[in-house]
Parts: sequence; structure tokens; C-alpha cells
Amino acid sequence: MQPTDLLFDIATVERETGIGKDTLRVWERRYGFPVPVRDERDERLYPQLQVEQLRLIKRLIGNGLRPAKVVGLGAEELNGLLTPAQIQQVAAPQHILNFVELIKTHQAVTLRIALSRALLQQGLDDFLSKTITPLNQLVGEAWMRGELRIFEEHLYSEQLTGVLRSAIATLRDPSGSPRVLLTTLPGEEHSLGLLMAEATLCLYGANCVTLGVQTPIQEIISAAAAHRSDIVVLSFSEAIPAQQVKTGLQQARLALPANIHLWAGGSGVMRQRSVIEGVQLMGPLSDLGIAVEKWRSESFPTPLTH
Amino acid sequence: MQPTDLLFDIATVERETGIGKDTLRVWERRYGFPVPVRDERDERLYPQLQVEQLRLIKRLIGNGLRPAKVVGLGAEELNGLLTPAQIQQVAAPQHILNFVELIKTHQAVTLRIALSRALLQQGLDDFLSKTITPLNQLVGEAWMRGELRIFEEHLYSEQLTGVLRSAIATLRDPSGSPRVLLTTLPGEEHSLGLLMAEATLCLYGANCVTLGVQTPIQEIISAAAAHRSDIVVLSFSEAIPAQQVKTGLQQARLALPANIHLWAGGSGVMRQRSVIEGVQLMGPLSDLGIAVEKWRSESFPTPLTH
DNA sequence: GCATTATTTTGTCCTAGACAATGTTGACAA
DNA sequence: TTGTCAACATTGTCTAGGACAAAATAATGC
Repeated sequence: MQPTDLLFDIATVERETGIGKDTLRVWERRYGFPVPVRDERDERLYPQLQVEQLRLIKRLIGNGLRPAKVVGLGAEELNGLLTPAQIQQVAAPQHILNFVELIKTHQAVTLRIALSRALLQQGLDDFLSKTITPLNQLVGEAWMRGELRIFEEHLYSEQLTGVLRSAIATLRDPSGSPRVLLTTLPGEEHSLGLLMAEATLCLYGANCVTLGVQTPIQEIISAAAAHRSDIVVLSFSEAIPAQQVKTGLQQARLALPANIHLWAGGSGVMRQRSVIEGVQLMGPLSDLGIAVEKWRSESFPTPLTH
Repeated sequence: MQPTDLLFDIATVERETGIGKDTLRVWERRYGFPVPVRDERDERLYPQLQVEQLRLIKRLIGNGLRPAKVVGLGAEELNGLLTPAQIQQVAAPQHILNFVELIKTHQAVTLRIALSRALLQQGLDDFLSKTITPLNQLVGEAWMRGELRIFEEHLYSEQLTGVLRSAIATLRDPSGSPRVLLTTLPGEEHSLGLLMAEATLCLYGANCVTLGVQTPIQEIISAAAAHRSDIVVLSFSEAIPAQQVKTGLQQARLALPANIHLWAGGSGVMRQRSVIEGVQLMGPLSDLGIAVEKWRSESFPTPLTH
């Protein structure tokens, strides 16, 4: 369509697709794709079309397909692989499908209002567990199926972020307990999980301080000391490799003082098979509420339950 | 101090310090630092201390020092370089120094309240130009001087984000004009600049839609089409290399339809020497207001000025 | 059918060379 | 002394192709 075919250098392609330079080169060597043109000093320049195909390939591999099966294929064949039976289309209640419809039609304002309304109707706890969690799942699957664009996902994230932040603003309690520090490790840039955890913890009366995403481990230690945190909460999305989750948590546990608890949550930890010494892995969000109660009963052995 | 000396592999060091693997290896070859130990398969493992020194070195290079001067030095000498005369300590009004003090003493709640109060006292426009912009500058310089930790900067970002988002929430106008799409390119993960721009644009009656950070170029095009945007605004922090800003803007300009304006702002574009064909570079935030007025007068040649 | 074991696949690391872009220095004129 | 331009040095990022462990798949035995 475009008269000018944009060319991207290898560093830009790495940034745009999330596929490392080493991987791009080794795919070219092994599978004959991508096939970038070369500039006068023999450096790779990737045409726009191939960059788009690489994004698609990354999705398919994330779906469970093997690189050897997909990296050599043409554009048409790739698209054919998106819809087949292997990707299960979960039946979802209409109430949640409506949100997906709003996302697909880019109705940012309506979407935000609808989210706010659902929050007030259901209450925060149910809103998160019965609407947002399944909605996130649905959005993730639709994206896998190629039915959602990246910018549409960004749009949804942004609206939900706005709704959650305004809810948290009304919940913040500087005198609450336990004192919790929330953040993610370097490499994890998704903040939605963090916000959902913060909202839940605030609801249960915790005193939350958030550092945003991507805090180096040593900085987390210092921050926890500065705030006299009882608990450090780390969030992991499913975008992050399982092994990175494991080693990251081990490093963090080693570096943190023993008296500070370390909790980990998000879809990235759910597929974690083994337990990690000294780290409490959270499944659904409701685990957080339970864990807070447990922490309270352990820290104040004679609770006020008359 | 720690009995266990944490060891980090090269990928983790890249993530934690922001220094690329290639650079880490070539520094070792050229300057003899860092000197990681090797595991049984001869792969580099960096001790914690060296990772911290690398972060320090990165700061000093960002300060204008040359790698050859700093990459071989010991820890003490490095620290000696942080304070000297070359780093000018700007005299700032007390009113702004107070904020820095709150950051340094980790008073998250007080900081947020103080920011909100300043916003309501000064009004959004003055708040951004007379408080936040110089404060950001001061925070940046303090960080360069090693007086601020990363987590303290994160904390400040988080509080300011909360304040700005709640301000924007009250300003949003779905029927405003022009229709503006805001985001950053892949590689730029700072969202504060984006929020400041959004707040200013909303104040001037624009209809803003934000995609958050790191949207691939093709996705920006699609999003702009979906929202029938008049203008796309990209934000660049000073953390991003000047050349990346330039090529990114050129690519975006090439890919965007000619009738959609492309504006670029943030401290990352201010040091841009040359102009870029078809891209409007913004200096201070006030440029945005002027540009909106200009856009209006060009789009509606007969304005309503009585 | 299920649990081991062998085999392939795959991402990431390695070394060492190259080069353009950028920064620094020195020569010379104003 | 100050400014300009060429010569020189520095530096990040690219190149190629080899290596290998971890993960996924196939083959085997019970």
C-alpha cells in the first residue's frame, strides 16, 4: 500500500518485536527467515512486512507452536494458523463480552464509564475477581487469536489503569498495616497486576507504597528499609519467561532481610511449578486477602476477636 | 557486608544497568572492567559490587565524562567524581527544594498532598511550568550527583503520576478538539512526560486519547486511523539516545498519513539539533498550548474572535 | 496407559574483527 | 585571544560462526 517500504535496523526490530538480536540472526541462519536486505556496510535492514510477520510469529510461538514450524512460513500460511482448533474459544458471560466489544470498537470513553459502573455495582473485590480477571483472560486470548491489535490492548490497559488508580486514591490509608511495598523487577514492565494487587491490599487495610515497575533488586532492599516495610510484593505478568521469574525471586529473597516477607503474584507465577524457599506464591487475587489476615494473626497473636 | 555475594549473569546485568551486552564485553576487553568471574561453561557472572559500580559509571558517562576516564577506576575514585565543580548545583527557590526534601526523606503521603496543594494553589498551567518542570530538573541533577537513589525517583514519579492522573480525569472532554493521540515509541518507557502533555492539552480543550508507552509504529498508525486523530504526540525523555529520537521520528513521519500532524516533545527532543521534515518539535510545555491555538486557527480560518 | 530415557530443537552465550559516528586535539588565520 | 577546519582518537554497535545447556519431543520399556 505505502509507496515507501520502511526499513528497520536490527536494534529497532528488537525493540519493536521483543525478539533479541541473537535470535533474529540465528533464525535467519537456520530457517532462512527473516531475510533482511543489507546496507552499504552489510548491516541488516528489515522491511516493514517482515517486522509484522515477526510479531505474528512471536504470538504463535507464545501459543505453543515450535519455531521450526512457523518461522519459515509465508504470510498467508501464518494467518491460517491463528484461528484453528488448538486455541479454545472460551464461553464468557455476555456482561464481559460487552467490554471486549467496546475495546474492539475503540470506544475509550464508554469503556471507562462501563468499567467504573461495574466497579461501583459489584464492589472492588468482585469487580476484580469476577470481571477484570476473566476479562483480562479473554483479552489475552483474543490477542493470541489475532482478533485484537496491540494498540487496542494498550487502550484497554490505559482505561482500566485510570479506573483502578482513582479507586485506590480513595482507599489509601497511611496508618494501615501491614506496611507493604509493591513493585516489579527489571524486565517486567506491566503495571496492571501491580495496581490490582495494590487495590486489593488497600481494601484489606494495608498501607501500600508503590514504586512502579522495574526496580533493581538492591533498590528494592533500600526502599523496604526506608519504609520499614513488613512485606514486599512483586508482580509478574505472563509475558515474562518462567525462568526469569524463578531466578529473580531467588535473588530477591537472598538479598532481602529475613524478617521481611516476600510475596509474588500475577499470571507469571501461576505456571511456576516448584516452590521457592522463603517466597509466598499467590494464585488468584483473593490469596492476598487471606495472606494479609494470616500475617495479622501471626504478628498479633492475640487478635481482637473478643 | 552480605555474607553471600550475589552473582548476576550478563542478561540480568543488561536489564539492571541498561548497559548492553556488547558494551559490557567490549569494556572488559578494552578497559579491563568489569571483570566478571566465569562459571563452568565460561559464561560471565558479575558480582553485585561491580553491578553497582556499573550503574555509577553509567551516570558519570551520562554526565558528560568519557568512558576511558571512568571505566577503569576503583570504587572510591568513582565516588570522588560525583560531587566536583563540573556538576553545577542550580540555585532553586525554597518552595521547590521542599519537595526534594520530602523525596529524600521518603514521605510519600506528605509529598502527594504537597503536590496536590501546589496544583490547586497555582493552577495546572503554572503548576507544570513553575513547579514540576524545575523540580524534575532538580531531581534529575540530584540523581546525577548521586544524592538520590533510583527508588526515591520511582517514588516521586509514582506520586506525581497519581496527582496528574486525577487532574486529567476531571478535565477529559470527549467532544473537544483537536483530537490528539498520545504515546511513546518502543524503547521509551517514561510516562511522566506523556501525562504532563496530556494534562496541558486537556486544559486547552483538546480531546486526548493515550495509549501508554511503547507502541510500535504501525500500531500508532492504526490507532490514529481508528480514532480519526488530527495530531499524534510522541514524548521522549532524556534517557533515550538522541539518534534514536531522530530515526524514530523520521520513521513515524514516513508511515503516518500526511494529513495527520506529528508533534514531539520532552527533554529528549530539546537537545535535537536539526529539524525533522514534517515534525513539529516542542520545547517547553507552553509550546503545546500555542500549537493548539495555531492548529485551530488553521483548521477554522474564520475564528469566533468576536 | 504411564514413566524413563534418548534425541532433537532452540535461545543465548562466546570470541574477535570491523567501522561509522562522535568527541578531542592541534594547526592556522583573524 | 578566539574561532574554524582538518586530522586523529574513542566508542558503541554491528558482523560471523561456533558452542552448549535447557526445554521439548520422540522412543523405549513396563
